[in-house]
Amino acid sequence: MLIDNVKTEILTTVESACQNRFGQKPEGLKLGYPPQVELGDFTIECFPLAKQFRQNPAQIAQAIAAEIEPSESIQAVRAVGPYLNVKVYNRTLFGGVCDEIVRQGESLGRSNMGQGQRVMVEYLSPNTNKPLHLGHIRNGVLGMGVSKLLDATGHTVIKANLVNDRGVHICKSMLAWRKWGNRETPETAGIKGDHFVGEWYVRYAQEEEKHPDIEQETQIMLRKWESGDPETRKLWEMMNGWVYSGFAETYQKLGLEFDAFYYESHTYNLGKDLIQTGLDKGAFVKVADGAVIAKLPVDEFGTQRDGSQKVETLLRSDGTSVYITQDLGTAKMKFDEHQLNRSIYVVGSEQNYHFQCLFKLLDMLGLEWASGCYHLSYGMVNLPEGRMKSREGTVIDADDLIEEMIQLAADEIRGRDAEGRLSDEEIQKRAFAIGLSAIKFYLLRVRPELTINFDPKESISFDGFTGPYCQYAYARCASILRRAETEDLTSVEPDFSLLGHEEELQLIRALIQFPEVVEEAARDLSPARICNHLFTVAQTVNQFYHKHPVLAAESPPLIKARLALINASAVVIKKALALLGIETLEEM
RNA sequence: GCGCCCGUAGCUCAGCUGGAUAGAGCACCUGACUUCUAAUCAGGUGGUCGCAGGUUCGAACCCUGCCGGGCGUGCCA
Repeated sequence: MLIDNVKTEILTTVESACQNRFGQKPEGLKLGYPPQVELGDFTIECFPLAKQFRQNPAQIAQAIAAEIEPSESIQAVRAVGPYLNVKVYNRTLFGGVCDEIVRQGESLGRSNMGQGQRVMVEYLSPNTNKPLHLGHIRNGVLGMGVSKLLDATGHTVIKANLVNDRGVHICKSMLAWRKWGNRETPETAGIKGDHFVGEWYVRYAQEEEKHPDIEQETQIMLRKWESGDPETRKLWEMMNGWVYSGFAETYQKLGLEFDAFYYESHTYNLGKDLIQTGLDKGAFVKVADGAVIAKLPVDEFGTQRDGSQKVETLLRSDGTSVYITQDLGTAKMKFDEHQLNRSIYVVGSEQNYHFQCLFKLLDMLGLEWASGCYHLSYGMVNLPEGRMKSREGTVIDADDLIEEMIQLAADEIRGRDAEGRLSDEEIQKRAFAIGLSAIKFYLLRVRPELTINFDPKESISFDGFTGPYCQYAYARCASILRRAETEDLTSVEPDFSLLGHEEELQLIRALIQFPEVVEEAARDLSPARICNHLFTVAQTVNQFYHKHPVLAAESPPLIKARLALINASAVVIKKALALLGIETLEEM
C-alpha cells in the first residue's frame, strides 16, 4: 500500500470519527510525526479543533480515539494529551514504503509542484580577468543545488551564466600581456588559461604601482574595444578564450552545468529603451545635468544621511549606461526569450541593495513579471583570519582548494588501504568523489544567508555532519546489498511485520519524510534542508547498522525485510546526495 | 543617519513556518573492532534561545523597542 494512501486513510478516518462524534467535518487537520517513534508513526494535533468543537483539545482527542476501530493498515489510534497518535501496522509501514522507494529509484522525490513553471537560475557569473575562488564555489554549488531542487519538483529550469567579459578590468590583463607577455600562451607557459590571464592581471596591478600613468593606456584600450578596433577585439577574444577553457575545466570538476551563457559584451547596451519608457511614463526623471535618475520610495529604502529621499542613477549625465541599466535590459531579455515565470539571481549578499533597486525599478516600469524576480542572496565566505582580500593575497583559489581536498582524501584512502589492494586509478576516483563531497557539503549545509567561516582544517574533517560521512553510510548499505547477492534468498519472502525496533522505526520515518523535505527545500531554495535530512538518514542508518545485523538476522524473512530497508535507505541517500551534486561510491 | 541580514551549548549550526521535555555535529572525558567496512557506534559533561516588553490556551519562532555583529547606502561592478 502506498504511504500516501495510508496518510489519506488516516485523515479520512479521523474526519469521519469527528462527523460521528461532533456532527461536523474537522477543519485544518494536519498530519505530522510524534517526537518519539514509540508514540506512533503519525500524529494529528487537536488544537485547531478546540475552537470548532468548543472543547479542550485533550477531550477531543479522547473522543476521536474512542470512535476509531483498527483497520487493515491502521493498528491503533491513541490519544495522548491533545495529540492523536496513530500506529500503522509494521507490515504496511515498512513493506509499503520500502517497495515504493525502491520502485521509484532515481525519480524518488519527484513532484509536480512546479508543473508548468519556467524558472531561470542565473549563477556564478564570473569576471574573465582572474580565476575562480572559494566564493565562486559557494555560488556555484548553491546555484546548481537550487536548480536540481527546482528540476526535481517539476519546474522547467534554465541555468544561466552571465559572464562579465568586458570593461576596464579585462583591459588591464590584456594590456599587461601585450606589453610584457612576449606572445606567451597558456600552452607554452604550461598554466591553466584562467590562471594565466589572472597572472597578467596581477602583473598589471604591480606595474601600476610603479607607473600610475599606464591607467591612461587602459582607458585608450577600453575605448578601442568599444569602437570595435579589430586588433583589440582579436586580443580580447584570444585571452577570453583562454579563460573560458580554464573555467570549463573547473565547472566540470565541480559539476556545474549551464543551459545559457550571456555575455556582458552583448548585453551592456541593453536597457536604454526601458529608461526611455520610464521617462515617458514619468516613473524616472531627467535631472539638470542630463543624468536620468529614479527616486526610491522611502518606506522601502529609507533615507539618505541628510534625511532626503534616496535616488538611483540610471544613465550618466553623458548619456552612457551604468551597471543597473544593462541589468534592467537583461532582466527583460530573459523573460522575453524564455517565457519565464520566475527569474532567480544567485548573487552574494553584498549586492542586496543593488537587487532591491533593480526589482523596484522593474516594478516602477509597470512590468508585470517584475514580481517573478528574486535575489537568492548568500553570505560571504570568510577565512579564520577574516575576509578574503585579493590585494592581500588571501583569496583561496578554487582549483587549488579542489586539488588540496582531493590530495587529503587520497592520503586518507591510502592510509586505510594498508595492503595496497587499490589501483592508483581507483584511489584517484575515490579521492575525487570524497574531496569534492567534503567541499560541497561544507558550503551547502548551512542556510544561504549565513556567513561561512571557512576553516580549512575543519573542512577536511570527515567526521560528523559532512559529505563523506553520508557517502560512507551509503557505501555500507551497498556493501551489505552486494554480499546479499551472493546468498540464495530468492525464494524467501520478506516479513515486514518482524521489523519494529526503535532504530528501524526511526529509519523508516526518515525515509518517509524525504519527499516532503525535497518540496520544502525547493520551496525555500535551500539545499541546506537536504543536507540536514540526509545527515539524519545517514546517522540513523549507522545506528541501525550497529545494533541490528542484516545478513545474520534470526530468520530469512527477517533478513529479506532488513535488506529491503537497507535498499530503500541506499536509494534515499543516493538521491539526496545527487540533489547536492555529490557522487556516491559503492566502496570507500 | 538609513536599509537589509545575522544573534540558540565553549565553537559551527538544526529547529518541520506558533505546539509534546529546545536538538545535532565539533571539542572534551569514558567505553565498543575474532561479528554485514571503526571514515562507525554507545554513554557523559555542556542552555536565562542577545536583552526588555507585547500578542496567544501555548513563543526560539509573530509584533515593538533596545544591544551586539555583518553587508550596503545616486553618475563602480
